[in-house]
Amino acid sequence: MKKELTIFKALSDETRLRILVLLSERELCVCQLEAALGLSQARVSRHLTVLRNAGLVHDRREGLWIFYSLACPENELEKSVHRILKSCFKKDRSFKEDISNMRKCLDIPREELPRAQGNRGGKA
Amino acid sequence: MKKELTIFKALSDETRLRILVLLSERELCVCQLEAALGLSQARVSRHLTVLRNAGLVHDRREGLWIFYSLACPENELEKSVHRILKSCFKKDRSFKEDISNMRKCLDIPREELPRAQGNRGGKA
DNA sequence: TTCTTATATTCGATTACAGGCATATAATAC
DNA sequence: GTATTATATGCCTGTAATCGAATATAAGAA
Repeated sequence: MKKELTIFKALSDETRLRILVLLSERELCVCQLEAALGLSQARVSRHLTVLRNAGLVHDRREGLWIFYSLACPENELEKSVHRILKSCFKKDRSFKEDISNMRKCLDIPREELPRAQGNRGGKA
Repeated sequence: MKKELTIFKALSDETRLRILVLLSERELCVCQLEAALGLSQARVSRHLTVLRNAGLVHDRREGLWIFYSLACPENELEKSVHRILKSCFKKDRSFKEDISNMRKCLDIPREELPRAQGNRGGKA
């Protein structure tokens, strides 16, 4: 049960849900997540670590960048999580905004991506 | 999204998962949960409050007793939670133990149910 | 009314988690 | 080697969650 508990703990944070919804759209590197969410690099990175430790995301290095994507679901719980991300969350207003933001950021060359340093993106 | 987050937070605690698994078997009152899990009354009650606030359980008074049961799932997320409780967790060793304990407790008249007062049942 | 039983809640202490800031690591270019 | 860029991590603080113990509430019996 330890594993399932770790997954629920990973899901019980707003920032991490936002990250997961973006990743359920497509693979993204840390700096793209930063820009799309308007959050600091350290904050995004730490949350990604939590998600990776829970087995929810997978990472792959490509030069300087590390791309994160949703991990392939390996059991019922993980399949449910994917379903939930697609069905519930994509309809949600604030998540939709994140997604459209992400799309905009993808049109910007990575060197020009805006970087957050403060608490610009919310408290969670 | 607030609601979904509340649900995940409610699920991110071992004691509450144990309670949910028992309730997914059948309706139970607080003292039966206490006995089956070997936890203090205050602890069980508090966790039930969290689950009720998340909309995951429903309660009904019958004289002195208050019976808790799983709430009817009203959306995709809640349906997923039910599925997860049935599919993943019922197979889990520790949950099975809780269930068999619960069955034993049901054979005992309520007045004779053992009561926990310490930390007998684990840390969470 | 008082007494008992079942459940809920308050209090105070401890622990866990998220955040910012600074720094460390890792890959690449020079 | 140094410099630069992307990402990860250590340290600290503040906030939130959990716990046990004690107390409060609510229903029923006498």
